[in-house]
Amino acid sequence: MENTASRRTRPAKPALTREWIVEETVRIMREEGFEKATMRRVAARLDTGAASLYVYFPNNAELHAAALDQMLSTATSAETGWWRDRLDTLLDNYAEVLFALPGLARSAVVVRPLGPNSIRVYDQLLGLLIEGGADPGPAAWGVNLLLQYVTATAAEHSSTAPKEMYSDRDPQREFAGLARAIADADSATAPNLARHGQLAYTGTPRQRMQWAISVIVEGIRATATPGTETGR
Amino acid sequence: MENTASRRTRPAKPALTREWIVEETVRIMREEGFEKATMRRVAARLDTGAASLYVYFPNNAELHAAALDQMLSTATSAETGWWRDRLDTLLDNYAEVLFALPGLARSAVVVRPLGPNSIRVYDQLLGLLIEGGADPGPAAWGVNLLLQYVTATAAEHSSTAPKEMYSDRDPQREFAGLARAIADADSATAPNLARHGQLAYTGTPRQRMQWAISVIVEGIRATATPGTETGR
DNA sequence: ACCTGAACACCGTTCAAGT
DNA sequence: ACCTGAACACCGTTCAAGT
Repeated sequence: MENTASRRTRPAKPALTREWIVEETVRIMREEGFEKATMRRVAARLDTGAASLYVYFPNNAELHAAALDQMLSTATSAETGWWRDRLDTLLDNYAEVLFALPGLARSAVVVRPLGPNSIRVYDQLLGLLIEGGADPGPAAWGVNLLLQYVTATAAEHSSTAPKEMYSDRDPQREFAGLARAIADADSATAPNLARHGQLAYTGTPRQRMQWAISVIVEGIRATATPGTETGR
Repeated sequence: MENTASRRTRPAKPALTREWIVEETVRIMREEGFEKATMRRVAARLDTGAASLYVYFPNNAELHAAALDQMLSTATSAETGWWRDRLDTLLDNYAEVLFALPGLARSAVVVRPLGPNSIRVYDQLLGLLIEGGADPGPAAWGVNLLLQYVTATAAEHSSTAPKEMYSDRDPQREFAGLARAIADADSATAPNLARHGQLAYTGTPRQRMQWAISVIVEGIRATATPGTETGR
């Protein structure tokens, strides 16, 4: 009774659905960049007004989160292998999605995706940390810490050209501001930076990311959480 | 010759300076919230048009970063005491500024402040990590990791009411979405979350932050960087 | 060099009115 | 319940013209 669309032939305007809106949003982000995936433009591509989208999403941040969840369908770890290698693969896949659209990462720092693909990533990451010997408490907290690191690192790149990939960025450009600031800081006001500051911008972005993931993973395995009581 | 302002009495419109613009921006952020510190409104409060600000700042992100640097004048560690306590104090002071204005934290995830107060924080943090036994390489990379964690955590709160403080937020509300997602995830699709997911939202925000800082600090002290060669 | 008004090209969100 | 056009209340940034 309610769904008579199948009886009609080629309806000029198919009804909106959550999935349809998300798909179109992902398409715009991939084709035109994150910045173009505004409420107005997504609605326009669906042949409607922006107000219609508010039936399905309370605000644009939630729409972005849903689009990210959709894109995370490619983020999976291998089924076999050492837990640490699988963890690296999983985070690498997660990072790949976000580094391709740094503006989306910026949005995800504030509103985390909670759809099926995100939940699968959280679940796998939690399982891998436990498999690696972490207690469930630190592992559960650690999932947030690891994903927050990857998300924030991807977001840092959102002011640069959208096509640039993290593996081949120019460190000279990336740290230009910091290098100048360190050079300006004399050894009286910033003695430690004067002595060791140049070490901050050694290595490739990939090396720094892998180091940071090691730092966090090792820290998770070594640091107990305050207890098992729930907050409040 | 050029500066004749001192000869005049009470000029109706004092000349713009970088410092004057930053001060007014900080004032607006504190009085009206981060969201109100737009180029147009800052300019209006300085009795000019938004275009005038572009003589001093290339875009609004740089103005925000300059305002944050100004606010970080209160972020210092004690002069004496155990290195770890001083590190906690320093990061706590840093966090206090950002949690008071989560929108500013959100902006800082992308454009890091590089003024004198920020440089002083970087320098002190670097010194404390080295004092704590970290090698200079990991310490230099670790400074970024620690500050990124605090910044991103503060930014996460930018969608909630601006007056709320991190120490007394309601965990029920904070994790409402995640809790629902975990509850929805059956043990077939998300076995690890089904078993341990509830541990993700234990503890207070402060406990989680202190745990995370311990994780990162211990990880920094235990994890060597790939080498001392500079990137390319 | 610095400053300005006006213009350009947009935003997110709400709401009354429709179906 | 869902959809819509129009309105509300703004944005960041650029630019030609001034001083």
